[in-house]
Amino acid sequence: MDQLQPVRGTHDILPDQSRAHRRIRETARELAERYGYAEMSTPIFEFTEVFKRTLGETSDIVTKEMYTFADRSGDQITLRPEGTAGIARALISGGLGQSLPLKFFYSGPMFRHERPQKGRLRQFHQIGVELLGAASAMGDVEVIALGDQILEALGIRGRTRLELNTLGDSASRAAYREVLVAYLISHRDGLSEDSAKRLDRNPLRILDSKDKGDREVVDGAPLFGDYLTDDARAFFDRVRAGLDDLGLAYLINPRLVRGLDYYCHTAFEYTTEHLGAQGTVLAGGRYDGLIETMGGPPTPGVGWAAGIERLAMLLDEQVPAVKPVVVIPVGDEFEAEAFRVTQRLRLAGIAADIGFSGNLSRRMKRANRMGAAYAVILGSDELARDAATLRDMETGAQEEVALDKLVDRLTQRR
RNA sequence: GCGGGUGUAGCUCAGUCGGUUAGAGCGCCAGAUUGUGGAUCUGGAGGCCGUGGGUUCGAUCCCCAUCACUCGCCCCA
Repeated sequence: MDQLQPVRGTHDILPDQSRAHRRIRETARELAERYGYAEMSTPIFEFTEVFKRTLGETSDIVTKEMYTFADRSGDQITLRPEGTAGIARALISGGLGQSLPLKFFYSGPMFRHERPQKGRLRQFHQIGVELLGAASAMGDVEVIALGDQILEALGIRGRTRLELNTLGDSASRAAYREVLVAYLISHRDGLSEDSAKRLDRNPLRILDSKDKGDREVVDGAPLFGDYLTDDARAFFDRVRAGLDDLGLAYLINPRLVRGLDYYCHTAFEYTTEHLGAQGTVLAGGRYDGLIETMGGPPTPGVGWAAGIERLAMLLDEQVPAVKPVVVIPVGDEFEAEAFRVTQRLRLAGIAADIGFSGNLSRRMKRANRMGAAYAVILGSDELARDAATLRDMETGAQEEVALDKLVDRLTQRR
C-alpha cells in the first residue's frame, strides 16, 4: 500500500473546494440562525453504544459501516457516522431537556466505511439541523422551510425536488408491516435475493428497491396510506397543509423510507438527477422516539442533514477567491519599503500580498495570476515623492497616489 | 459487500498490431521586453506509462494480483 496516498474514500480539500464548502456552511449557518437554530458541535467520536442504540442494531450503518475501535483504555469508540445521535446524547448528558424546545445547527465531518463512489466518501461533511421538543407538525414544516431556503440561497433548489412521505406512528407501522409482509411472502418468488433477506429484518425497505422484479411486486402491494391511524393521518395532513401554505412544492413518494430506525411520521428528501446514483442531497424526518430510546425523557424531534460535498457538486459556479492588492517593488532595494506598505494595508483591513521575487514584469505576471484587483508599484520615481503608482488590474488605468493616502484611496475604490 | 469500466507529464488525453530516444494541447519556467500583467513567438524543464508479480530474447502494451478512481447494485448525505 502506498502510504503517501490518502486513505481510500478521503480527500484533501484544496482551496477551491474549501471555499465552496465554506459558502455552503456559512449560508446554512446564517439562515439557520435566522430561524432560531443555534450552532453547536459535539465530539466527532462517541462511545459505540450511542450509535448502536439510536441507529438500530440491524441498520446497515451499524452492522457494516462504522469506524469502530477500542481506544487505549479499552473503551469502544466510534467515529460518528451521522450527527443526530450525538446531539441527542448531548441533550441527555447535558440536561438540556429542561428548556425545550431547542433548535440546533451543526456542521462537520462524518465517517462511514462504504465503498467510495462519486458523491460517496468515507469521510464526508454534513450540515444539519435538529428541532427538539416540538411535537407539532409546524416543526416539520419549519425545518423543511429552512432546508428549502438554504438550497434556494445556494442557487440549487431548482435542480432538486422535495419528496415527502409519512412513516406513521408505531401503531400504523405495526399494522402495515403485518399486511405488507403477508403480501410479500405470497409473492416471494418475484423478489430479488436482497429483498428476500430483508423480509423479516426490514420489509419496508423493499418498497424502495430498484430491482425490476421487486418493483413489479411492490406495485401491487398494499398502500401504507391505507393503514395509517387517524392520528398519523391527521399529522401528515397538517404537515402537508403547512407546506402548501408556505408555497413549498413537494411530491408524495409512498416508497420513500428511512434507513435509520429512529424515524417516524414525516420523512423527506431533496433529490437531484445531476449526481448519478447518489441523488439524495438533503434528507431528514421526525424521530419522536429517539431520545427516550437512549434513556432520556420522552422528547419529540425533527431534523435533517445534507451532504456538503454533494451540495458543492451542484453549485454551478466556482466560489471566487478574495482579490488582493499586490504590492510590487521595482528593484530589490525597495522590498523593505514594499513590505511595510503591504503590512499597512493589511492592518487597515485590505487583503494585500507581495510577490517574493523577480523583476517588474515577472511580478506583474504573478500579480495577474493571483487575481489581483490592484497593483501598487513602488519604484525610485514614486518613492522620491513618497508616492506609489496604483494600477487597476482590470482596466489598466494608473494613477499616482501619496503613500499616506493609499489606504483611503483603496477603501473608497472598492 | 457484489458486478462492470478506467489508470500514460501538474491537468485533459493520444500512442505503441509487444521492439531501440513515449507524444500533443493546456499549464509551468526562461527569453523576445533590465519600470508594467492578460496576447503572440522562441526555447526549456517535467514521465519507475498506478504498484507488484508472470509470460517473452524484449512488456507502457498480453496475463494475474493489488491499489485508486469511476459506473451500477446495496446503502445513504
